[in-house]
Amino acid sequence: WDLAAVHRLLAGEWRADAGRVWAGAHGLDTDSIPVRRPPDLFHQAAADDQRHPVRPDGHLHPQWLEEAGPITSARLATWAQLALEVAQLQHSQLRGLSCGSQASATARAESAAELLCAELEFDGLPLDRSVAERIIADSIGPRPSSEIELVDQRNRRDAEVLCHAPPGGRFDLRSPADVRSLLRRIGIEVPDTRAWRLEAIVDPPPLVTALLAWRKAERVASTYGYTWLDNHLGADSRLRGSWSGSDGAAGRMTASAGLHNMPAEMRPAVVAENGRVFVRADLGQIEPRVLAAVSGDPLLAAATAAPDLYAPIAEQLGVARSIAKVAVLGAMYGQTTGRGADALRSLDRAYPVAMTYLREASVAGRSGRNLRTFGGRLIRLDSSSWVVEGSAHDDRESRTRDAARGRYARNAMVQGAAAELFKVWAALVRARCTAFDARIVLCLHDELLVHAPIEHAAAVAEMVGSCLQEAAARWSPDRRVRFVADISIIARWSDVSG
DNA sequence: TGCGGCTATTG
DNA sequence: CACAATAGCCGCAG
Repeated sequence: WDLAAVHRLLAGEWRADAGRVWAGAHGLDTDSIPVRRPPDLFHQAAADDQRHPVRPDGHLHPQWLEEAGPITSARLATWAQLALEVAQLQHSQLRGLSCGSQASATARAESAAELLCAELEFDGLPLDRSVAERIIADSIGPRPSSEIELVDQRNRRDAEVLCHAPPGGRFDLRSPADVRSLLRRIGIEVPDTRAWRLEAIVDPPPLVTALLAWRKAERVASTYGYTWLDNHLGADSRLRGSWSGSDGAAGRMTASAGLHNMPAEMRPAVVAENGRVFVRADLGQIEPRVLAAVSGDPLLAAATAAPDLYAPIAEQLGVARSIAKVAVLGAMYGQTTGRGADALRSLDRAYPVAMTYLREASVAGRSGRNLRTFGGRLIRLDSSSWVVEGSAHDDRESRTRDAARGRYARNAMVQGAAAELFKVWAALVRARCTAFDARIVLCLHDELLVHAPIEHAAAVAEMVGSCLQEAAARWSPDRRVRFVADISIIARWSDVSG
């Protein structure tokens, strides 16, 4: 039972220090949480006060929390007592929710996910240093041995682009404004210089082609290059970052050090260690399947029987699969224009329960009403957490903001519920892994990477699949909704199958 | 030095 | 292109 994780679930907040968790459990106003001030002439720390961790106003004493010195058994006992009190209060708060039994289950899964995060941070992801260095070298050249060489390589990369520029001007390729005026010089007018916009240029001049290649290499040099390896790859060839069990809008897991956004080109470097393989499992179309479960839409639930959910939807709407997919994603993200717009209206008619669920979330978001996900996580939409302090806003601005809040709410209900199911799955896999001496080494929103002994690979793959079915049954009592995973046994992350 | 804008990568 | 993240560099304000 992780007090901080349960607090985040109940309060819809990211911050979860002891003072906040305590205040939340006791229903105290978070604005009145006392902050530690260094004692001065007028505010002496009262020695006898610090013996009692709780102040007269009900908040925890900041001085007591930060007390230095040896950890005595008396102090430990007090901590345990406080923790137990918070846990009991959290438990009754969860039970009091309209989705009470669901929320209590989520609280346990979220707690298990925190434990998993601690292990992920400690263990790290196996990454073959020599393979990684070769991939980097192919893109930006060998590791520079001096500062001068580093600058030299950089200048040479820049020159590959600037040699196509008209003479005379000085342009900094790292400055978007400079790049834009450089493009204007050769007769290309663009509102911004994003890659997708430059790629759309028909019959691109050599400068544009060179610029796009430069951008790729520059990304490697600045973010996923030698410095990245030096900072995050340990001597044991494990890539380590910090992990958070429930972050951001809807409680997804997050990770730093590039663990969640590693470019596809780098993935061949993620190699299983000697005597081991990866069991890679990723969920198919988790978000629309989750939408079917949380909304209880009978027709959408029936569609989840298909391995490719978009096929029966396309058939139902009488459109191509690609259109159906764009429409479903658009509905979940709050898109109202574009290619999916027509199909969006057909979706409304075909799956009214699911679409109403999304629309009601959107309306709540626009009007600043807080929501809870299927699993009980509070999605904060009230103005105090959205209004920008001190900025005067006109009508148009506030309507834009309300629309953004509607899209946010719509998506958070689906993405958040998907994150909850994912964590139930991960927690089950984590627990069952011990029997096979296997470990989860990466969680990626809808994908698990398990590092397992070769001799247990098939059994682990089997276990991961059955854990998904168990997770679905525990998470959602609606047995009509089917969840599918693509599971493979591979030597390196980039492998399609083993 | 801090922060918003722009750009890239991922699900 | 809408949703969610992490992270780098530039340019500006303080």
